[in-house]
Amino acid sequence: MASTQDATARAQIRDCALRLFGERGPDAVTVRDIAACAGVSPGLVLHHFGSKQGLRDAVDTHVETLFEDMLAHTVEEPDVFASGEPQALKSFAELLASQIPKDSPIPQYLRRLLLSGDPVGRALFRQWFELSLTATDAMDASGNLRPTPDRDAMTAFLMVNDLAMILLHDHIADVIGTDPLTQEGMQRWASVAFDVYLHGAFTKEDS
Amino acid sequence: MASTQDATARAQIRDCALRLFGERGPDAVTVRDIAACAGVSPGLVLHHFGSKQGLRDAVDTHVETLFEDMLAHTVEEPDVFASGEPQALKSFAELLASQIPKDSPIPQYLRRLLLSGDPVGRALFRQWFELSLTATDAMDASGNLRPTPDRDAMTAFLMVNDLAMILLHDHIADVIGTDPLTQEGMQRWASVAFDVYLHGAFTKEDS
DNA sequence: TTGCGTACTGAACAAGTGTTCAGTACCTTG
DNA sequence: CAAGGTACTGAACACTTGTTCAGTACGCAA
Repeated sequence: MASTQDATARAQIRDCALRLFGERGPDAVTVRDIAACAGVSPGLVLHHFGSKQGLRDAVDTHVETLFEDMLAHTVEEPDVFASGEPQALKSFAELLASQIPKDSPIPQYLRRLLLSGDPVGRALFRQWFELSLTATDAMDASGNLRPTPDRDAMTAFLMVNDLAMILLHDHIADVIGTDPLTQEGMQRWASVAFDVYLHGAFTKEDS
Repeated sequence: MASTQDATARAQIRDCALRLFGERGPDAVTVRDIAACAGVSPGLVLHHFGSKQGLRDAVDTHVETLFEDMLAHTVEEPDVFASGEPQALKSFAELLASQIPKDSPIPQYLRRLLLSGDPVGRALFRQWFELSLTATDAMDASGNLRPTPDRDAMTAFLMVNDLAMILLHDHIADVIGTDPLTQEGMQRWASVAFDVYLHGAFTKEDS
C-alpha cells in the first residue's frame, strides 16, 4: 500500500505513519493501523522503533531532515535567497509546491506540527523565521524592501501570510476554486500576493 | 476547576470539553478527563450527551453559535462592515482579540476546527469568506479598495492573512516578543498589516 | 555443518477506553 | 404524604490500546 523510494520495511512503516499521522493525528492512529498500511505485523513496528512514541519521534526527525535538505538545497542557490529579489520571500510556499508531489503527506503533517504546540513545530517555525530575516535583510540591503519601523514584525507578517496559504490551502481551494499548492493555483495566488506587496491593497486617498 | 457563566453541570462539562479538546485534541482526551475537570462522574457526561461523539458535536455547535453571535453582533453595527472602511477587513482578528478573554480556549479550538478537515471547520471558513466578500465589495463600492482583476483571490488573501495571525499567534509571539492576540500585540501587528495594505511591502522602482 | 544475529510473526497481557446500568438523592407535582 | 421524573454516582462490561515475548525464517560467519 505504500511505495516511495526506500523499500525497506522500516522506511515503509515510517512513511505510513507520516501519512496517517498527518491525516488523522497521531492519537487517532493505532499501531495496528500503521502495521496494516505497511503490510507488516504490529510487532515489527515496535521492534524497529521501540514504542509508538519512538515512532512519532522518528517521523518528526525525518520531517525535520526533509525540510533541512529542502532549505539547504535552496539556500545554496545564491540567486534566490541572497539576491534580495522580492521573489525570495514567497519562496517557502513555492518551494513546497515545486519540490513535493501534490499528494504528498508533508503539508498535512506540517500542519499538525505547527498547530499542536509541539516543540518540533516551534523549532521549525523559529528556524524559518531566522531564514526569513536574512531574506528581509538582503532585500533591505538591495533596496527592494520598503523601509519599515518594525523589521521583525514585518518579516513575521510576510512569512506568516506565506505559511497560512500552505496551512489553509484546501479551504482556499474550496472558496476560490483552485488549490494554491498546485502549479496553476500557485500562479494565481502569487499574482495577488505580489500585487499587494508591490502596490498595497487599499487606496490611499485619505490619511 | 471551571467557572464561566453557565454554572449548570451540563455547561461545565461542555466548557471543560471545549478547553481540553482545544488543548490536546479530542482523541487525546478521555471522558474521564472531562468528568474530572468538570468535577462530575464519568457517567454524567454520557447521561447528558449520549456519547463522546455527541459531546464533540455539542461542542462544535456551541462554538458555531458563539461565532454566529459574535459576527451578528458585529454586522449589526453598520459602521464597521458596511461602510467599506479599510478597517473592516482586519476585524476578524480584532474581533477575537476584543471579544474574548486572553486565556480563552476558543482560538485553540478554532485551530483544530480549521485544520482537522472537519466539515464544521469548512463551513465556518466558507461563511467567513462570504462575509469577507461583502466587506470587500463594500470597500470597492466606496472606493477604498484598489482595483484588482481577481476579487475572490484578493479577498481570500486578505482573509487568510488575518486568520493566519490567529492560528499562529503563539509562534509569532515566540519570535517577535509580543502576542498579537493581546491588546498591545494587536496594535503592533495591525500597524504592520495596515502599512503593507496601504503602501505595499516592496519598493516598486523596477517593473 | 553449526552457531548466531537480525527481521519478522502473532498470540497474549495489562492498562485504559467508551459505554451501560442498577441504584441513590433530590426536587416537583399530584 | 406519595409518585415520578431528573440529575447524578460508581461499579461493571466489552472492547481497543500499546506493549511483550516466545517462536520462526533467513542470511552469514566460523
